[in-house]
Amino acid sequence: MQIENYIPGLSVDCVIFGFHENELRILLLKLKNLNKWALPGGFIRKDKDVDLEAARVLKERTGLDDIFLQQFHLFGKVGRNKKNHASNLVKKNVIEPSMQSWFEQRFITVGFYALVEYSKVKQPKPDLISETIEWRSINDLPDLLLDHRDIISKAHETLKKELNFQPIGQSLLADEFTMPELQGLYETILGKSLDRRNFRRKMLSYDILKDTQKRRAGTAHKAPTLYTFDKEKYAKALEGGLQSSGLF
Amino acid sequence: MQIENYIPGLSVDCVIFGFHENELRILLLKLKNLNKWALPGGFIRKDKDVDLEAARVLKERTGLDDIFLQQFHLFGKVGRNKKNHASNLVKKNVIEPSMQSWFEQRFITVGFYALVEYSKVKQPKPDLISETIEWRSINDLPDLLLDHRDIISKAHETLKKELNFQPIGQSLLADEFTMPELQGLYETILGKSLDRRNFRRKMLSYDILKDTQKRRAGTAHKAPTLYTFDKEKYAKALEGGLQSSGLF
DNA sequence: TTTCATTGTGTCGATATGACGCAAAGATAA
DNA sequence: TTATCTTTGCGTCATATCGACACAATGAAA
Repeated sequence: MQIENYIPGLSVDCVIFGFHENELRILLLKLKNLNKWALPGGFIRKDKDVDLEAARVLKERTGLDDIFLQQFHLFGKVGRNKKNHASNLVKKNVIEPSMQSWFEQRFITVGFYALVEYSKVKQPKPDLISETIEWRSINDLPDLLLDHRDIISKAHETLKKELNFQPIGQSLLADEFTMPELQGLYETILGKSLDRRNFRRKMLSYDILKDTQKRRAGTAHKAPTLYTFDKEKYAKALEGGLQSSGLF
Repeated sequence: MQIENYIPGLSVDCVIFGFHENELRILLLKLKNLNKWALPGGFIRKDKDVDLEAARVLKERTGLDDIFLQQFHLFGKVGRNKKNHASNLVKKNVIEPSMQSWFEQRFITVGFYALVEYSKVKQPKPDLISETIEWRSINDLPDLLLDHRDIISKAHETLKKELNFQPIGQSLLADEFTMPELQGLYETILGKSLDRRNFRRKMLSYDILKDTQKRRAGTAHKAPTLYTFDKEKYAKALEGGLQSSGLF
């Protein structure tokens, strides 16, 4: 990395959400020689758009292109990277001594959240400063670097709010999915259980699902119908938000 | 301004909304010797939080403290300040020649939107590079600097989306207001007319308004009741969003 | 005193919501 | 092969809410 090609003091961090076994999971890097985890992040080249640099980070870690990715907050407090943070990284051999001053400066970071289909991420790749990268449940997060826990909280909060405005189902589920799977996703994100029959009725009323006429075999009990999203209708419905009618 | 005290390449821009005569208005600066307008903005001191620097900009232009102010987007495209932008400002005597290189560098800006009570802004103060600062209707914007029109659009879009999650009524209206005034605000933000009686019913159902037992005198026709917001109940209701019930 | 636009309140049919019941499906156990 | 048992798909019904109105009261202006 040629640090002179990067904007000093500004970074991006990606909260990459996946959905598996009825849990929201996040891709986290385990730092070298350190019992700390961190969000996948990166710096911004002087000649690249910030949004594209975030997409690059996502691509480098997951191998995935064309993924739902959106900035949600800028974290700009003075004290967010602490005084001894950089020297500690050097001491533990996480970064080169020559990079200490780079990591010591005040850093402002732009938080992005991404929604990926869990099974599509085959072998996530750790970066230079990490030894592994793993899916971790949002309900059981390890010890995190700096304010990364706050960043995740804010991302999660944003996800809840945007549930009716972003193609969250399409992004997090496989192409074909069952109604119970979709419901599980909603229940997980909202953190509450929903009535099975009312959920189905409401979802179908949006007219954004296509019945594939197929059923998922192999599961115990009755085989559920497989649906796909009607992408055009889905996109159109999201423009105004998925809510029920309502006065506003 | 001591430029060495500021973070290079990063700025804040504030979209300051007011509501007057059933129109959304924005405080805009008219640049010196130039037929261009710009959003009030500023740079970020190296030892200050970004959010506080935005609050400082707001305070400097409007004199107001404790105002609803929230970041909504980071504008980080490479080309957002064009090549000849800075030299043009020098040529027109808007900025000092010594500042040309500062304005020439790539700039990334954080957009904030503020909601202020129109009548509380007594004499907005222009900054060093502007000759006047005025309220301009969002429906009739003048020629704007760089991508400031895009920034305003994004702010407006955000405002619509957040209508049920932020104390928009409380922030934009005077302390005491009438039901028709509140409805006018909603209609203006949403860009559609609402049934008078249904609007009242829905608003009252939220149980966030307090009847002051007073009426606005002097208006032609029947004197409307004056309400205030019950701030505690309002805040509580906003936590979950103001929507009707709904499944999610 | 009359006029008239505006406010406050109520009505009513249509629709959506929330809480259920019940039969069909399909793997597993008997 | 048959019975069991959980899950899915579809439907019912009382209640709440929505959307579109009607009508009386108010208060300044004519």
